[in-house]
Amino acid sequence: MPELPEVETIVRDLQKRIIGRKITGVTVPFPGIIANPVEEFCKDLVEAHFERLHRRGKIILADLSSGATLLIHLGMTGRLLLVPSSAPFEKHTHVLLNLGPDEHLRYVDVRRFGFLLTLGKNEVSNLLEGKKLGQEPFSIPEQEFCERLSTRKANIKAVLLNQTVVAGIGNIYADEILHRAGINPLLRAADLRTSQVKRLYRTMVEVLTEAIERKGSSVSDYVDASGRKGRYQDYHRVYRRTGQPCITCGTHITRKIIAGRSTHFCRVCQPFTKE
DNA sequence: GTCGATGTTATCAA
DNA sequence: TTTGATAACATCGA
Repeated sequence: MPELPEVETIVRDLQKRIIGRKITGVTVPFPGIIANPVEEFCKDLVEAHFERLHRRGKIILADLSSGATLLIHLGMTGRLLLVPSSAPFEKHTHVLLNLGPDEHLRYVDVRRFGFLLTLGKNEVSNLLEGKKLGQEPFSIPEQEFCERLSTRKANIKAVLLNQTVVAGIGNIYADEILHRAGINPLLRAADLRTSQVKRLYRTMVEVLTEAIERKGSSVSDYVDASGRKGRYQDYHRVYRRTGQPCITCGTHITRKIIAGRSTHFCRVCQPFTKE
């Protein structure tokens, strides 16, 4: 489940290792994972150098010397791995980029919810605008965050998962952020008091920052580009801790489907009442 | 054989 | 037009 901290970890790891390097060949064992015509995709990539690597929400963006940008979304189970060419060929490997004779950048994705795509410069901003992707949690001003929540009548859990409100939060971090803020996931966003929204803003930044420091959460099969697991799962206070005692008050953690997703929270620390 | 895991989007309804 | 609720997608492991 790559969310913002996992994607950020992958980008930072790869920045050190692929900037300036040339893509000498492209193989696409499963073309269905490529969102533009495969011929175009390969043409944009072959012989191009990686010039810049960055992230927008959960999307990885690689600017290439060909003028194109390679855009990668990992979906639920996508993994981007930088491995020796001789590394065993994993099942569900859908794309291979040769970086010279010795190394591969491989895209592996069991459930195939992810995708890869090459776009021109303008097309990238068009796509992000078209998706109406929200601001980054680290750059949205507090006041704007408050304003965006104030018009939302959906429950706060759904609003945090909504990528058009703020980009990058998924199921794990939505639960962790709400617990730390002491806010019940079922409360409507617009009903939250200003003090609650401010606390939510602060804990959002705190939780995501700490998760990045711990290199993300490895709850299913997440690993970074070097195959290393994250450690933030060891610091989860609610996510997948159903029935276990709340770190704060000892009450057992409740699990309930909210916004169509497994939601974990403490009934006592996150009461269903406004302050 | 069934269910649960989740990011995104299509679809429908208001 | 916008928003919200829900199902569907895909595959594996329990």
